[in-house]
Amino acid sequence: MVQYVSPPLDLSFAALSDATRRGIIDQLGRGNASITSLADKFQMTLTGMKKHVQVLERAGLVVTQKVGRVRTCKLGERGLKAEAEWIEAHRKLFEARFEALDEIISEMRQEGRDD
Amino acid sequence: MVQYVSPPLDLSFAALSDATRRGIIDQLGRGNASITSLADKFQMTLTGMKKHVQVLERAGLVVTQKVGRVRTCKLGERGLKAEAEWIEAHRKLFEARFEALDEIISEMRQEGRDD
DNA sequence: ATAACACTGAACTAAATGGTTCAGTATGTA
DNA sequence: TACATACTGAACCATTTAGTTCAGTGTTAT
Repeated sequence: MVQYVSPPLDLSFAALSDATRRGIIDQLGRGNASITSLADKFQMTLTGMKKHVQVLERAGLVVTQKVGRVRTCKLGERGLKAEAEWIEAHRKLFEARFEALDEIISEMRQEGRDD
Repeated sequence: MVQYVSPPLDLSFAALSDATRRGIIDQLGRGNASITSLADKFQMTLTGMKKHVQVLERAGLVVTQKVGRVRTCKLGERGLKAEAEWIEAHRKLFEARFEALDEIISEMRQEGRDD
């Protein structure tokens, strides 16, 4: 059983902050793909697509492998576990806040606001 | 019941890609805070902290309100629902891929790789 | 052998990011 | 009234980002 050390959340959240890159993940979920096929699908130069894939790769979300002249991209084995855990933990934080009593009280005081 | 239209995932994932901003969310989970107190806690100028808070605010993750001379920051009511949903949906995509038969077969072919 | 294909790397661009300083404005306190 | 506090806005800076073009290199097909 291999151990994956997740790259910092910085890298994966940054990778996910771009719609094209989220689209690439979507696409790779339907099957592996070459750089060229992705570039076609997302209407972008090869070089541009290569950079996006590199961002995903540095984040550990995608793994690539070159055979002959084509580089095939697939979803990384580490998945989105660390990201899901951060989000879930903090989602609970958000909810806990709204249930807190002092929150309700301070809502009641909101008359005197100016912004 | 108020309806929140989530700002695009681009904004929230970008907001979450910075450790300081994730720290701010963490902190606000423990209680509301002024810009000044956050700036102190994260060793940063007021102006710098203001910018971070603005990023979180544009993403809808934080809400602020100025009363007198202090601006109080709290967690936004919309929470992290949209983000959690994206992540969870795609987490399943990742896992489905690894269970797929063609994946296993292609793993067996991995001898002839050059990168 | 030649041509087409898939990628790679360097260089350039415009805009965004994460920070700063400095000079305000508005508010609260003594 | 005078001073301190809390923020705000403009301007600047170095770095990163998202894209491009152009000129390669190596691989496959004819």
